[in-house]
Amino acid sequence: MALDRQIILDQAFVILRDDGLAALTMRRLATDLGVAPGALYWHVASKQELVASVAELIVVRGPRPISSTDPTTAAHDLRDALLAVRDGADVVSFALALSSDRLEPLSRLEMAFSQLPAEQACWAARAMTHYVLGATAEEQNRSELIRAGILTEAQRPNDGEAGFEFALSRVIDGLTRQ
Amino acid sequence: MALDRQIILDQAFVILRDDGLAALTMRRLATDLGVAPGALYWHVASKQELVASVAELIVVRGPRPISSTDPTTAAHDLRDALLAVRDGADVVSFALALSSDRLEPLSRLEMAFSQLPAEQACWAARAMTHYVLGATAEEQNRSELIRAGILTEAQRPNDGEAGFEFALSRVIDGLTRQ
DNA sequence: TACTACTATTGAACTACGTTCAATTGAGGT
DNA sequence: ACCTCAATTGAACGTAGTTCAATAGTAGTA
Repeated sequence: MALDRQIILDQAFVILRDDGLAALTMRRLATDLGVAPGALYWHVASKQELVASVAELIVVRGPRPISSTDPTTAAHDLRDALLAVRDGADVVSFALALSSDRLEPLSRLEMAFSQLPAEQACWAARAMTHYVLGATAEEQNRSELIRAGILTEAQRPNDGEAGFEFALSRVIDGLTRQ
Repeated sequence: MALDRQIILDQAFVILRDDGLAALTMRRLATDLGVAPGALYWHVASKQELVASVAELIVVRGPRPISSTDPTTAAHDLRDALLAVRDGADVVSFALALSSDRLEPLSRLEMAFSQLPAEQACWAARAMTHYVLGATAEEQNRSELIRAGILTEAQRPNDGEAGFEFALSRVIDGLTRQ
C-alpha cells in the first residue's frame, strides 16, 4: 500500500550505497520494503531499468551538484558522487550505455567545454566521463574484491588521489587546448 | 580425458568472441566441450578466475600485438583487440581490477610514456587505458543492448571513429606534454 | 595378472537469482 | 451492498554458479 516507484528507487539506492551491487537483489529489496518480490514488478519493468534509474540518483544526489562550467570541478564532483556509493562507477557506466540522455548531469557536462566547437565539446565531455568512470570503477572494483577476500590490501596498486589528480589535469589540458 | 585448462580457456574465448558474455555460462562451456559442468572445476577455480584468464587472451590475441613504444599506436591496438571480442572491454575492465599485473601487455604500456618520470608514466598509461576501456565498453554495451532489442539503432549517439580519434589525440597530447 | 594410488569425470543436488501469473486483497465510487 | 480495478501475494518456472560423494580411467608395482 505504501509501495511506490520512488520508495523502491530510494531503498535500492540505500542498499547499493551501503552494501553494493551484489546485495541489490529483487528479493532483498522486497524484504527491506516488507513486500513480496513480485510486487516490485508492478512499479518497475525489470531490474535493468531499476538499476538504470538508481544510476540517475547516484549522479544527482552526489555530495555536490556536478558543475556545468568548469571541467576540473565537474570531474571531481562526478568522482565524489561515484565514490559515495559502493559500485557507483559500475552502475553509472552501465546506465550510460543504456540511456546516456537520461543522465542529465552528464549530458550537461559538455557545456563545461563550450570553448570548443559543439561537436568537439561533446566528444571531450564524453572522453572525460569515460576516464573518470574507468579510473573510479577500477578503484571501487578492487575495494570490493578486497572486501570479498579475493585480493589483499597489499595488492592495491591504485593510482590514489595523486595519480587521479595528475592524469585528470593532463587530460583536461589536452582536451581544452587550442 | 582431452579436457585441459588451456582447452577450456580457448573454448571460453570462442564463446565470448562469437556470442558474448551472457552466453558464457559454465553449462554452455561444458556442453561445447562434451563434458559435465562439474568437470570444469577440476581445472578452473571459479568463473571469475576463468573470465580473468580469458581477458588475458583477448589482450594477447588481438589483431596486432600492443605497441610498447607509441601511445597512439598502442591505444589503437588495444581498442582493436577489444572490438574483436563481444563484450571485450567489459571483460578486460573486470580483469584489470582483479589482476592488473597479469595483463602483461597493459602493464608494459607505461613504456610508451618513458619520456615521463616513472611514476607519471605509470599514471599516464593507466589513464589512457581507462579512457580506451571506457569508450569501447560504452560502444560495445550499446551494441549488445541493440542486439537484445532494448535499444534501437537510432539510439546510438556513439562518438564513432572520429570522436575516438579526436579525444585520443587530445588526451595523449595532454599526457605527454612537458 | 591382480592390487593399489591417484587423477579426472559424472550425476545429482543445493542455493540463489530474475521473472511470471492466477488468485486474492482492499479501497472508492455508485 | 455491489462492482471495479489497481495493487499485492504466494507459488512456481527456468537458469545460474557451485559442490561433492560416487565412479571411471590410467599408470605404476609386485
